[in-house]
Amino acid sequence: MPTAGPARGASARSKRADAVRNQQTLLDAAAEVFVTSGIDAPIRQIAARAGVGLGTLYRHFPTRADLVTAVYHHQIEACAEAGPKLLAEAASPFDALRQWVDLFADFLITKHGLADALQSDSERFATLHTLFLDRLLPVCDQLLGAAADAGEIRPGTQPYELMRGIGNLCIGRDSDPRYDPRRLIGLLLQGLRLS
Amino acid sequence: MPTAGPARGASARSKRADAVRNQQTLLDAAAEVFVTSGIDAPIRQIAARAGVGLGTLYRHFPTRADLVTAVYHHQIEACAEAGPKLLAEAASPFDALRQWVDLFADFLITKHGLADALQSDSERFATLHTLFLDRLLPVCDQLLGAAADAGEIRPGTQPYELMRGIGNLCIGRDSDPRYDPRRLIGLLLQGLRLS
Amino acid sequence: MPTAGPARGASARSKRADAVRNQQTLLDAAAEVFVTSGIDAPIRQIAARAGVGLGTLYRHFPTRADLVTAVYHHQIEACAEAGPKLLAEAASPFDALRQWVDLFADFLITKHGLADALQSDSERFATLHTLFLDRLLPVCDQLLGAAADAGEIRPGTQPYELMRGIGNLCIGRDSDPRYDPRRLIGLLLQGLRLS
Amino acid sequence: MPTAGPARGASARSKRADAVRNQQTLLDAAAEVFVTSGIDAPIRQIAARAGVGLGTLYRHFPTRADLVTAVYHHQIEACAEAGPKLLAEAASPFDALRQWVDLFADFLITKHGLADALQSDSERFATLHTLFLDRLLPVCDQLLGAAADAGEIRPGTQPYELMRGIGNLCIGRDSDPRYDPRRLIGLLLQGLRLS
DNA sequence: GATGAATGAGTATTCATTCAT
DNA sequence: AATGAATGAATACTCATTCAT
Repeated sequence: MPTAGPARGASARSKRADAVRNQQTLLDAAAEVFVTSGIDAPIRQIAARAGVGLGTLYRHFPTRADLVTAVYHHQIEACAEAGPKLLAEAASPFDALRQWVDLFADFLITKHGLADALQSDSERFATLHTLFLDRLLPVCDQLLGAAADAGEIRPGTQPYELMRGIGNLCIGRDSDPRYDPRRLIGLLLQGLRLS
Repeated sequence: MPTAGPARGASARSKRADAVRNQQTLLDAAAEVFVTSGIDAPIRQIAARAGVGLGTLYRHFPTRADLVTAVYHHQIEACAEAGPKLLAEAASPFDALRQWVDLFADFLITKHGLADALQSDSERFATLHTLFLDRLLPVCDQLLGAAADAGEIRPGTQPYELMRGIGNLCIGRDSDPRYDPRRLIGLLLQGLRLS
Repeated sequence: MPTAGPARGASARSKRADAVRNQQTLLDAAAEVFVTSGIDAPIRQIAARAGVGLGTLYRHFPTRADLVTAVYHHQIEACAEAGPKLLAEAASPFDALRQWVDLFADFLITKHGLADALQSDSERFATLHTLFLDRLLPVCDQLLGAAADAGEIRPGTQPYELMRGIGNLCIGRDSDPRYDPRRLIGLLLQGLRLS
Repeated sequence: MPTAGPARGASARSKRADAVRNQQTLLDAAAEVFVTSGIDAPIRQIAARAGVGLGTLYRHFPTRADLVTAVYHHQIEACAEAGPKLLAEAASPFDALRQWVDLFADFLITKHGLADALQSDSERFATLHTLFLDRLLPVCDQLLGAAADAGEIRPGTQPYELMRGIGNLCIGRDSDPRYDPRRLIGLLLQGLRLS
């Protein structure tokens, strides 16, 4: 029956459209609230910011992890995709690494509270951890390997450790103006260089 | 009559002895619980771990800040006193700096959860922050200055930033065996060197 | 189509209906508990009496003052409105005053515990105080003024003092059968008469 | 009387003296604290004010009622004894009544919080109630009777009711400068007069 | 006797989660 | 599907009372 009647189609689509719009509204609201009140903000606050009922939020994101993960999914993706591209375009593998680290740090610094969540070993953020590692670890590994192969950095640095370290350095960056994680990350990379 | 003093003293202090013992028990329990459940662990949990009533804990440490501060007071002191001594004894100022940083990091790593608390900008840990900075910042500053004066490291590194960075690197060190903050701290110091 | 309105209205309000019912249940329960256990009764007790969760009570009345005020709002209003009406209808201004005072006292006596709350200088009942004075003081003032103008009572009695006095006389009226505030209030008014 | 041994007597007396002194210190402290923080003030606060251990307070006054009663015992006594004296000395029975009521009110007003305690039907103040009524009710009754017999006031007023009323009027007298219980008490007595 | 440390019951409040409408 | 009212577990904190020293 290919005659899915326009009426029925439109109606089905319109509902879908609403749901999609709600989902996006929720993601935006969550992103904002995560920045303002941290990744542990009351669920109710996020729903309120989205102008949506509590139940609606739960329907779309049954657990907080689902919401957090969804909020940062796109940006993790973008960061992952930037790796190979930088490697292809940059002046040297180390330069690519440096630029990618900048990108990664910017992401964490911009989304305040994200670094904190990454560090947290709470069960609640397990899926976020997984997402981060699954997508970004191979990219970081590739960049480190290329720089090491080129003799620009000492070999043996583990991508997990480096990413964790950068993530940690980004924690709480706005609590004191004297603290600039970027400067320290620069020192870290400098310490990696061969000579 | 050299024995009159001690005997009388001991007897006069007999009641105090219990209280002191309790206080120490509480400090130990708190230190353990802070590791296990973070620095925000329920007060009740700490009291339970100490095998002590809730009121007893409140009597000794009216606010959580009092407890946290007391827990780490001795070790901060020891760390502060180690600075000048290392500077006097070590082979070079940079070597003294390195050893002191090791000491500092060991402290933070051993007292898991402490690094987290230091990062927290919660009003609740203000006194802990103050204690840390008041005692350790001048020490770190002195070590950095000496190493810079000796031409071993590039000048201009701020002690606050360095300490914060080291502190951050120590966060959550036991969530994953792949992560060793000491290695990263080594890189950071390496990046500080002049050539 | 006269039936469309009501039906739709009822349906739209269906959810509200529950909440409203709960709110009323809570007000009734609070009124009873205030009588039984005083205006400082545990919140939990009120919720239990209403057969409602703790959170529900907090949702409807975030602070105790909100609850107390809500409990007595209607009756204060009624009392305020009775003043001018009595002045218009009674045989004389003093007679109107007497009847209004009866009304006022009845209110306080019926809602046992209310008089106590009025007396309390706790910050918590500030809004209740305000409500009382804002609404009833002008009324009492008008009645006193009219009676004085008519030469029935000595001039100069302040409405605040009179209301406070009546309120105080109504405190604890049921602790002993020998005590009847109405008799004393009668004496007070008698003492006010000119001759 | 061979056993009056000075040594034993002195020692026995000295201990007694200490206890008595403590008891008085506690009574004074309690009186002050009752004024400051009400009759429900924390027991600990009273002990602290007396510069005495908590246990000592409990030894002397096992229940709060005991303490409260003891605190006001002397003054109740004085008030009771003043009745007959005034009746003998005053110009008329009504004048004696008036003066005694003044005395009674002064007592309640001075010991802020006492009026509140008298009103409270809490089990805790039962003994205080008893003390008050046992001693003062007959006195008030005698004064009322004399004034009635002299034809100065209408007969039939019950002393319990009058005392309760005066007590109630004295409640919370310092919460607002517009409220002066003495004025209202004056009206009450005026209302009692025959012509 | 005196002391005050220890105890724990009682109360307020927040917030994740469920579920009737 | 959406809503948000209702729920109650979790937690902090106070203070009367007991009891070891």
